[in-house]
Amino acid sequence: MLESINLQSNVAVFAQIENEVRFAIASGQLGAGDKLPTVRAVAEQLDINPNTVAKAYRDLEIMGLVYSRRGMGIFICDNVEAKCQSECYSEIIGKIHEVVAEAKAAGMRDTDVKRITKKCFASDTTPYETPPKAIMALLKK
Amino acid sequence: MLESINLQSNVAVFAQIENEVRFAIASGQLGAGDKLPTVRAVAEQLDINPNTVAKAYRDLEIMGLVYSRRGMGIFICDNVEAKCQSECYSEIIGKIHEVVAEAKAAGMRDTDVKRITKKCFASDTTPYETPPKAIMALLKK
Amino acid sequence: MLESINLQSNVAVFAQIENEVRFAIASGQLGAGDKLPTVRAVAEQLDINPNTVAKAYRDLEIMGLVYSRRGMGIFICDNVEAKCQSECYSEIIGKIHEVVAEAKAAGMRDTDVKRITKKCFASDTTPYETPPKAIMALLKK
Amino acid sequence: MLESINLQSNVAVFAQIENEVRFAIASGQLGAGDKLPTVRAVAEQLDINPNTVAKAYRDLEIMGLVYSRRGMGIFICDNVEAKCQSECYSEIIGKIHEVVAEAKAAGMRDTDVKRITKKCFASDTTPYETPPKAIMALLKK
DNA sequence: GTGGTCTAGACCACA
DNA sequence: GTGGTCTAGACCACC
Repeated sequence: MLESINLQSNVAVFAQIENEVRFAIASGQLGAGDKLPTVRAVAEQLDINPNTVAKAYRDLEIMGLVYSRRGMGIFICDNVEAKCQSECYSEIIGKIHEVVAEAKAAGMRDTDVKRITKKCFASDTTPYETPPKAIMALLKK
Repeated sequence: MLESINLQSNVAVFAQIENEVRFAIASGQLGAGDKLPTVRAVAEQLDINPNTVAKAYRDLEIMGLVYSRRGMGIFICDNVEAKCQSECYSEIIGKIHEVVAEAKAAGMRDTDVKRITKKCFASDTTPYETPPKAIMALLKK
Repeated sequence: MLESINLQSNVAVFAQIENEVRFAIASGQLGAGDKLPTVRAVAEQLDINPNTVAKAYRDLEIMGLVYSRRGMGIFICDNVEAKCQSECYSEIIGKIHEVVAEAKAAGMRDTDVKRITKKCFASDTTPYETPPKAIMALLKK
Repeated sequence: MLESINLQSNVAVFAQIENEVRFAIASGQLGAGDKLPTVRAVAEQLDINPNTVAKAYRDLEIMGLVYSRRGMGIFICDNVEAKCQSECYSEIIGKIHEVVAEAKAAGMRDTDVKRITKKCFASDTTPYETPPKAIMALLKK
């Protein structure tokens, strides 16, 4: 589930983890009662600081999406799919607004964006994937 | 030219300035040999520290988009429109990839994204407008 | 690694740091994933302001040679050795062109330049050593 | 004579002018009593501020290479060829030292530098000529 | 007046 | 403790 975390991305690692989980809930891959991988397991798998994972899980708990049972692990709450979906959606819509505005500013046309979007949907790109490296370098947060 | 800089945005001010210039070059508003507004002028107009502007201009120089002549000002390099366009475009395309991948991960459908994109293009949103930050709001409670 | 930085040089300190790193990558002393010394460590070692180091590191990031992970440090990007080598080389070649052209303009002969070059290679001069500034000296009288 | 001045170069314009004259004297293109082009003529030809030219000529006068006769113009002094040569030479030797040291730091070998130098001597590059633009951008003073 | 460089120090986000 | 960003202000080189 965490195969698309990118340590070189400008997006903070903890935020990437949070999003992964939220998107997984929104799309039904994770459902009520499902157990998240342990903090230690994730930290080892991604070779990151356990605190980073812990922070992500804590944030998710604050958002009311997961709950922890001491000694048992961390589990998805009931009835969060809808809430998570609407949150994710409004967030994504916000991002679309932003990128479309930039596209307009750079002189792109409606049809260009449509064409690209279509192609993206067909392909299997993952979020946080580094786009062509040269661009990543230029792209500052 | 700098009317869409947003001091409250999450995007760093210097990065906004860089993008403004790059998009202006990409869309033909700024051409080879054109002089950028002086560091001090921009700083006064936006009421920010001159160093912030200088940093943006310096980055643009490292990127090879502008060159500076001491005592004269800062000017757009020759033959950068195409380069800048392709850079801006690939950057935006990268972002589209990212957001579309997120949308897919969250279970959105092709048609949803298309519909939103269309609406965005019709409206007049500017980049850097803070997108809905439902989660941030939650976290701060 | 930073033993040849010269605070008295005409070359800006931050530029010297950038070059040190770039040459270190080009010559294989620094490889993909290696961690650069921290901003603060370098600043203390050289007794300069941390911002000066930060600027150098940031420039390197814009050039696509390093990436930063907040709280972790700054690391060499993958696959930059070749790029860096060719860049360093073409840069140096450019400088050689320049100095040879000047030598020709001043009436030097092929053999003169060869002889000097040979001697330089044998000696252990470091870059950024202030070259004889006969004219500067004259001007200040 | 001033066809190789490059306004985009990092080298200050006034310094380029000074060097042009000094190298021309060293190589015998300009001799005792020869008249320099007027400040206004140079300024118009290069599209630069007359003050810049005036500063270059003033510096040359301070160095004792030229003298001005009010209303007549500026002329090369007697017996400066040898002096100018030795100055130019030591300056160029300093630069060779610098670039060779950088070449060594970047892992170049003796033979590489020799080969390049030879090729440069054969070609007709002029000083201050912009090397490949991308490099120029990276190359900070 | 222009930009270039550096310092000192603040505050923030992240690990 | 790590880097990121911004401010304030200094001094210099050039035009």
